[in-house]
Amino acid sequence: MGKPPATLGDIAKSLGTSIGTVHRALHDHPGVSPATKARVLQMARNLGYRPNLAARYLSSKKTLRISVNTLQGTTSFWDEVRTGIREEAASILLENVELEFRTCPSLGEGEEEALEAAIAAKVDGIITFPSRPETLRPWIRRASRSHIPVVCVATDAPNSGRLGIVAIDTLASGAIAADLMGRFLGGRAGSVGITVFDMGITEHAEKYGAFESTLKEAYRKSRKLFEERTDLAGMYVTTEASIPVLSAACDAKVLDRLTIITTDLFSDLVPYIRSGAVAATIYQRPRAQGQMALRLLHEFLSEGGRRSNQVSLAPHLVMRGNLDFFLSRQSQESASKNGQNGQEARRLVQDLA
Amino acid sequence: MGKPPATLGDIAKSLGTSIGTVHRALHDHPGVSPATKARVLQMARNLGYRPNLAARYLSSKKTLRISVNTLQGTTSFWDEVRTGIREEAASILLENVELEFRTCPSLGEGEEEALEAAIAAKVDGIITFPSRPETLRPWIRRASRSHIPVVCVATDAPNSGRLGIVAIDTLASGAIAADLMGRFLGGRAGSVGITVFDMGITEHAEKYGAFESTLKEAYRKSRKLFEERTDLAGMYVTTEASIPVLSAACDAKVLDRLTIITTDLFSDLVPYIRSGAVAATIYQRPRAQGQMALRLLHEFLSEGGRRSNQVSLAPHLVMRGNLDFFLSRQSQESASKNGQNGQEARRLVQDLA
DNA sequence: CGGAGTTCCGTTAACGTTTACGGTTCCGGA
DNA sequence: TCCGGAACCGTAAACGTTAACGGAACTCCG
Repeated sequence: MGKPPATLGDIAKSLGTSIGTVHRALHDHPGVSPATKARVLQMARNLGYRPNLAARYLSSKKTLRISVNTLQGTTSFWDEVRTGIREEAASILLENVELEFRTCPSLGEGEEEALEAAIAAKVDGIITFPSRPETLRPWIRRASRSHIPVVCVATDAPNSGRLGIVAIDTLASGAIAADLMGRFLGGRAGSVGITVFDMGITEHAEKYGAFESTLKEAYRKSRKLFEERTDLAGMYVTTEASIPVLSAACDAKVLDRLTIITTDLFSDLVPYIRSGAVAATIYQRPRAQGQMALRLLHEFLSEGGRRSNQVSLAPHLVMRGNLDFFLSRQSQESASKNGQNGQEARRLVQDLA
Repeated sequence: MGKPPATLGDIAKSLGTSIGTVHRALHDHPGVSPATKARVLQMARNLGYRPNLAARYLSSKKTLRISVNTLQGTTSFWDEVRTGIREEAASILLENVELEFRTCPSLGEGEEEALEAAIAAKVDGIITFPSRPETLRPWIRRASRSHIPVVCVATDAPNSGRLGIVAIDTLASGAIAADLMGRFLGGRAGSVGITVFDMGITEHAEKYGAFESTLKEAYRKSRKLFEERTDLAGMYVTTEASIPVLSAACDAKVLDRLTIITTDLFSDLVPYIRSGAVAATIYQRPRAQGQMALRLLHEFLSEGGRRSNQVSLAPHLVMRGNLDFFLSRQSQESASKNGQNGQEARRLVQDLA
């Protein structure tokens, strides 16, 4: 139990060979006969060898280059994701991660090129948002064939060979929205509208050439809905296209008799929540998603990889009362950038005041 | 920007002294004159010296011993906290943390002794649950005087000299409960009951000699409440004492006309949530609390300490629809214990299936 | 048969820090 | 004067891994 872990030297000694050979064998480096390689691998297994990461980093000083392929984004969602990734990278004790951001201007614009560039740059790992999994799949597959692990954020790319995925649990997310809507409406009769801005519509947006068109269309459609369906009692609006829907509801004078649940949290939505027009919003926790994604990738690249490759996060529920709590979390992202040196940091920071 | 970080050797060279002296100066070790010590400290600051943690760990192999002082707990809350701590400890790249669990059988039983034992054992840090902050405060103060940082979980111990605190944001937690209650009740009139099982009552329980008494009392009181206040429409029950309240509501035949919000998530509560008797429960995320606590402490002990010492977590909302999601998370704690060795782990685990 | 090229393997110097040990210098007391 | 002991400082060996170099054995071809 408490015996010191096996080292390369231990393996070498018990095999009557040298450290160099053991090292080459364990790393598939040339210059080792198949016979010795097998013996080394077997012995490593027997002794339960696990590499000492501190020694490895100290010796090679090789940094892990990780490409972060995300969207510019009209909202702060992706900014938050990137912040989470940066935070997590900074909090890694061995300061051996180097982030390369390849940010696409908008949905579906240059994503494949960005992935290709990351592969060409021979990064050690990729975190990406597969907005259209079908088109990105071959690239992800190419990456993992080049032994570059890929972690998807927010959306999955199934059957792509990706290493892992970090996302809000869609079932839990939808279920909580449904439960809330049911409880909010109480026993009152009425129908509930659900907007779906899925990938199909996204490609639609591409045809229109701009995201603006989608928003206008969202306004138009929901305005029409509000006027036709007078029995509408609730509305569940997904994605950031909630603003045009809200505007439409306002213009149609139905805002106060509708129970509205949205997703995400961005500045344009804040006044609606504060006024109570939006009953609740389902927060996708971009920061946490970014953190977990980097963590997953880094642990894998460091031979840690014991954790599940599918991370499902629970969404947060934001309402009027806890709105400020979440807003203050968002704004404190660029804080704590003062370069404390070791001496200061070591001192106990106490709350004697 | 990209220049290599300063080392002890750099400081020594630019000062015309030796590595040993620099090291002693930076660590307050004896055998260095005040003059040289000042010069070293100044130069370290100038060069922006930050210790290389990999080299440090490799050289000294000293592990950080951390004492986890929590409760046995009738519910799984503290088990979850401990699991979170263990998980986080295992995921630290430099495997230099050693956990010592000092678990008290029940509330307020041997907590001071446990803290004293931890201090006497000269651990490097302590994670504790200050059930009664007033009585524990002097011990926490003694710990930090002995340069042992203390992190509180779930409850704060103000003015105790503790290093930090990890907890659910109480304001956000209460606010979401209030908001939900308001929305759930809709326009219907009626009063809302709130149970408070705070420390005062806890000490009461001590007088009674057993926790059982508190539960019985909770039943009695709420039963009485239900019979007297016929206008009661909602109920917000905190802590794990929600079960007797629910039983009372059931026996008083008011369960179906009450909107009940509870806190925490434990097995006895599950059927009530599933049946809809409990509209929602506010989940305190014990696992996350444990993780953050260990993280805070470890970062501090590793001269990282850049993060805020006050970690406020947002609670999760559990309702019928997402109940299974949370239950499955709880049960998967003891998973992934298979001892993968480095060779296997390095291989890409792909989802080609 | 000798040299060139290969394949396999041992040796060794780093990496930055900790720690134990040895060596100065200086001062007080015998 | 000489010795003992502080007080201060330099030196060097670890820690486990990586990476570069060198050497032995063996093959191949002129």
